[in-house]
Amino acid sequence: MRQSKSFIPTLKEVPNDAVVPSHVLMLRGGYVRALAAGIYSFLPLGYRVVKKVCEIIRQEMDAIGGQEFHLPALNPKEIWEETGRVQAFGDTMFHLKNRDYVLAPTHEEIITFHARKVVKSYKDMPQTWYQIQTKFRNEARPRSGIIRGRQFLMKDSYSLDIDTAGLDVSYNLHDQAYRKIFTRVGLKFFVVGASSGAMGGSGSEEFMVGSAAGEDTVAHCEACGYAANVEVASSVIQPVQRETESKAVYEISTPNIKSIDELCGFLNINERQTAKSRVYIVDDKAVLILMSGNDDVNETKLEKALGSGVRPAHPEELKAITGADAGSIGPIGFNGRIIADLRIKECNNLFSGANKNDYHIGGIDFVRDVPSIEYADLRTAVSGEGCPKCGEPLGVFTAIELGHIFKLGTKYSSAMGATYLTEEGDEKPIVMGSYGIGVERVIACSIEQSHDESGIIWNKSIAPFHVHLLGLNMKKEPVAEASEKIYNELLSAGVEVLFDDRIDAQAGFKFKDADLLGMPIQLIVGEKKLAESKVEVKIRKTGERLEIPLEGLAATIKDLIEKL
RNA sequence: CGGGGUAUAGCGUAGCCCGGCUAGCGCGCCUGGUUUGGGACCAGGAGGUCGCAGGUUCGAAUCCUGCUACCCCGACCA
Repeated sequence: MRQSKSFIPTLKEVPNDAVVPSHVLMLRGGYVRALAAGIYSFLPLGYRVVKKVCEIIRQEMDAIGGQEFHLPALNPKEIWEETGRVQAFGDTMFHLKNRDYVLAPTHEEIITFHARKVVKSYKDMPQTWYQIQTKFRNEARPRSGIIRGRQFLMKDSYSLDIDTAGLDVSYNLHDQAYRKIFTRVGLKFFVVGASSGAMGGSGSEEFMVGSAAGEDTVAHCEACGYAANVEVASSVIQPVQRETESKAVYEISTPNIKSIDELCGFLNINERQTAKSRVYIVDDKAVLILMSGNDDVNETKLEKALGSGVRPAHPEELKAITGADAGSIGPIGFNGRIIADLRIKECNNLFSGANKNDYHIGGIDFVRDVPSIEYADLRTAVSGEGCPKCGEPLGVFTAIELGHIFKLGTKYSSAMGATYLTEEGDEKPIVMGSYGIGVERVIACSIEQSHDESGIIWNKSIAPFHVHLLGLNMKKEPVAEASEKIYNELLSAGVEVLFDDRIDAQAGFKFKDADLLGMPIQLIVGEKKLAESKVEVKIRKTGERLEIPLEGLAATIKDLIEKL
């Protein structure tokens, strides 16, 4: 493709609205443009990337026997009413104003609709049906550019099986296909077991990629692959040891000391010698939670331990319940249920609040002084702590969900009457699975994982072009001539090449654009090297530069691409 | 939906508190010339309902009211 005739509107400055790197670079590189909040147009270069990602997905889906469909985005609302999901989606579903149609946010109902008409016998299964299409969700807050939009491209596949054993097979095939897809596009990903949420069903896994633009916080172990949402993740830590001798309880004046750090500084003690207090309201009753030092309470774990919803007590409530403000609350004299984190189980000689402002208490022995105390795992795992599976250090970071595979079971087939006859002649609901991949997220995550200050660094599998040919000074006859010749040679050799043949752009300008656009290989044709019958290659990823002879250039380049 | 912020030329911005604007600057764009290996230089030029509507005032980009759009944090998220 000739750049002089292409629409690639690059931007030198960072657009005001863009924050996350992938968004900034796609905008600056002329890959996408926003139309409205969460609605983007893919420009020619961006669409090439979309097509490449889709093609990889398509190949891997076809490889496990998937059959591609093209399904309507415009759906009669009544189909969605059969499964109660008009209500379940609520405001997230787009409704048309002048007809009882909705815009499909996913396609389980449509697949089930077709399945119930034609899949009538156990002999018709298994089936894997998929589509790569635009879906619509009225997100309350679109964000991070292309990562969370109101309109987005999604590969969704649906498996139809006669029983759960069949579903397990389909599910595992998808699991394997997904690993291949994400590996092929060059992403560093990991897999988290997840709850299946509003989709219903029994088992599911999320395919995640670490990113600062992520919406979930996860704990992940590089060594063994353990991964869990931080809400449920556990970790191996050093518990606080009970000392052999318990001191007596004593009150200490601690004026204006509020935080654990201040307390430790004031008393010259270690945070492990302290018990931090948090008061939660559970079923209208106050519960005191004690954590070691600055350990964070994990509210999901707390809710699990208590079996019902919790909320932190308001400041006014704290005063009424304990007689003190946050910062001076503790177990001694607390009237109510007290639960401590396992890390400080049966500890002694601890410091905590006195339930009196500006006072703390030392020498607390949970066994002696707080006989009614209970213990539970309540802490939030932190980076560097031991993996619960293998003990190696865990990483805790935010991540983006790229793909999600579910075992749906018979939720939709039962609701919509999609049944088949077994070998014995019994009527049974089809057992289904549902498997999604966010196409834009694959692209955004690739950029999030692979860029530098200058721009994008595409993995060759999804780069819009493999080679960016830069004719440095196209006003010089030898350069223009050689560049043209090379361009044609590469095209004939089947190399995907973007040719910067602009005559009015200076060398520096072309270099900057090339780095921003991020093709894996830059082929630089300049006057000086040309005099020696050579051109220069720059590997975008490493910055490495090579001089290669004109003789046999196309073959050399193909070789280089191969090795990337 | 709750909280915060922003809206001035294609992009990035100054001016707004403290009204006097004929709205300034950089990039980009057009013309001519020079330049040509890391976002060139000189000269000339075009481009603005200052988000929209109303109000206050002799006078509003600037003050007030309402609305809209976009961004961020949170809630939500197949």
